[in-house]
Amino acid sequence: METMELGSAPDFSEDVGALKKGPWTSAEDAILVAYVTKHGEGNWNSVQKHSGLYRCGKSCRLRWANHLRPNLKKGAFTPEEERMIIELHAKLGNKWARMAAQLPGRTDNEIKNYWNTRIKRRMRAGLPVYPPEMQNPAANSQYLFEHGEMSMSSGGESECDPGSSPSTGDFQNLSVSGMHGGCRMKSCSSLTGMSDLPLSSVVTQTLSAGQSISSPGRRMKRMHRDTQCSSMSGASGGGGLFPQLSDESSKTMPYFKARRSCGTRNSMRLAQIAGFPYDPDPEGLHFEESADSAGTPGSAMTSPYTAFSLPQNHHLLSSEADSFGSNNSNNSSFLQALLQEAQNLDPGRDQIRSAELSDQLLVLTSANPPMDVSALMSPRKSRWGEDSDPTTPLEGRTYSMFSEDTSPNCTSNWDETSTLQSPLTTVSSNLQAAHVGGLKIENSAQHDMPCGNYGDEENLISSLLDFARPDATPVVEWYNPPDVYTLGGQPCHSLPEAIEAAFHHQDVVAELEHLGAAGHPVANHVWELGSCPWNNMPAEHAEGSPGLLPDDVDVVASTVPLPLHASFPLILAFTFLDPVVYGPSLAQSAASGQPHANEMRSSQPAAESGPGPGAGSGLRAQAQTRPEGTGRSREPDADQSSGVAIGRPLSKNAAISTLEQSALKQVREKGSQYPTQPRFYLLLKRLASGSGGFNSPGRSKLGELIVPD
DNA sequence: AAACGGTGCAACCGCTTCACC
DNA sequence: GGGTGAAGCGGTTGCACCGTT
Repeated sequence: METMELGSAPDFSEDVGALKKGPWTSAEDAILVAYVTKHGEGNWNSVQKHSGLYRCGKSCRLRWANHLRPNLKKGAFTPEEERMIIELHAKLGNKWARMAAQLPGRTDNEIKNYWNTRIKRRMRAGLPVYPPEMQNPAANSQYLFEHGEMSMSSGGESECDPGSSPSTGDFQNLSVSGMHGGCRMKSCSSLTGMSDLPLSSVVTQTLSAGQSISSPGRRMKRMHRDTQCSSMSGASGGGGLFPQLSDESSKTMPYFKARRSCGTRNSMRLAQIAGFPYDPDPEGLHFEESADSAGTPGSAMTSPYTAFSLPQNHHLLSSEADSFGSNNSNNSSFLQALLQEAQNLDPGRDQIRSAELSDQLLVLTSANPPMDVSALMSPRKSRWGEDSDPTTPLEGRTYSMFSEDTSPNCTSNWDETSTLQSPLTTVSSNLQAAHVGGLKIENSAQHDMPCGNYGDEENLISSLLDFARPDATPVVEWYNPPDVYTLGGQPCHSLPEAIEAAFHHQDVVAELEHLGAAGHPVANHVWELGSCPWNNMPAEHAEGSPGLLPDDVDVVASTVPLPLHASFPLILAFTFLDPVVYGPSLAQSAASGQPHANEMRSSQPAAESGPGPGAGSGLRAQAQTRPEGTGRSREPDADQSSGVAIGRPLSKNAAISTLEQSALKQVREKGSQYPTQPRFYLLLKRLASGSGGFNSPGRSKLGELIVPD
């Protein structure tokens, strides 16, 4: 028997019949070494059979590969090795095995551990990973976004300069203003470090890796101080990703927590995307309270979303709500930017990448709402009455968007500044002073009329998101506003006026009177603030395409809660399609017997969306050709953590399909030719109380991206 | 000295990929 | 082409060690 040849096997009598786990003993090592020496590597499952080791083949392989095989280097990494690791990581991302292949004697596990400890520690501490001469703030940002914690080897061809330096912080330092909702990151990002980034990198990085902040429990605790420190202090060391934002915005951003029970990982991620410092302290999570207080029992547990709770005792100023909205808008922009990149992929070249993007988008979608939406539905007398904004049309009547989080953490940072300066204002003022991404952000107050010089539709969205200054909302220069907006039949001469009027509208006020009262579910209302021709729309937009969507205009439908005056979440729908594209499209399609969007995802023929480069057409094909079960990206199950069945967010493909279908329907039914009259819609959507709220499938504020299973 | 928390490392786990039938 | 098992990969966890309070 081979066991005899190799010496006495360790005593595993208590584990007879079971494979041993845990640390290897020297005796086991000796057996394994002897076995491999005699039989060579491979066929690991036979090791146990022939050597008497009570270890699974997998374990044997790992032990051999990581510790026993010859020529293994032990001990600390040399500076040269460290440099190589950094460079390789910049180039390859978290491809530890590939990195190990270029570092003789080092194992993937070793490199991975090294990266996850030393490098990240340096990053969290704001210390440069690269030597000073290699540092470059812009490159740092890009580096971090592309590879900071993630494997982001888009097609294995990272353009990232290995010499670029992630000098400071993880993206825990991100202080994203979120004022670029609904736009592609490249051109309208308000963030220096994010302009011209491959969004997939951002999203991938943000969604899928990041051990340092993704592990619950002890690892969370481990990160706690670092995270708070780096986040709240902005760019520690003076070189944050977004130095023009980080200091102030980090102070003023709401400090919110992620619910542990549902999508904590994504919560954390998105919290950081949104620039909100994440409090990983599991003990401080109070979502359930918020759910209860929201008057929507179970909603917290049933939401497929990640729920973010905001401190209840935050002063409920419109500006705070603005930051809320901006937060979401940011997420939205991620979503759309992701769409954009996905669409830009060469269908024949990177199918899997596209599919991964799809998956990531789904993650993003499922976790998109940045707030505890159940709390949104809860009427709660806020402290607004005490600090009421004199301009608030609702005279202090408001409905808390914040849940019951009374954590000191939550209040302190906020209270220090919120009553003095709104987060958004702060961010805005920072932005106004900065040239960001090649776009000079002007002080919106300088715009007397809602017409600015913002260049394109993306910036329109971005600029529209200055919720703090609805009176100074600029739009793109080619946007030809209508003479008169209408709101509930009442004429308004400007969009801001229309918005404002919404809050004075008798129906709105009347409903507010009843909002939140138990047993008073209120139907959603959509006030259409008019539509207008885009007479001056650039030709490339006006001409349309056979594929329904111009190829440079992807699905431009921004879902932005626009909580002006903290009374309503508004949904800003910006679309080049006809009205209902973003509106109750799914509900209508469901009612009309059209294919369920989820069905469309798998069954819609490509021809349906036209032969042109319409948004998503190629993408859908890509996703459909992706072999099932391949690729590491797994479709996230938003309900997994909550364990409650609820509507699933549509995939990107399905969302696009839905939009395209809707557009197609419009074209067919109305005979109109897209996009001769693209429109800008501001949808004011009332939050219904009770079960009909945003958590409800089909009525979510992602709304139309959520359908029942 | 004890408690606590951070760190580094080894090992495990779940999943994908590959090869073979 | 589909099924199956082995190997590989990357993320996560467990735990001992160490420094600090």
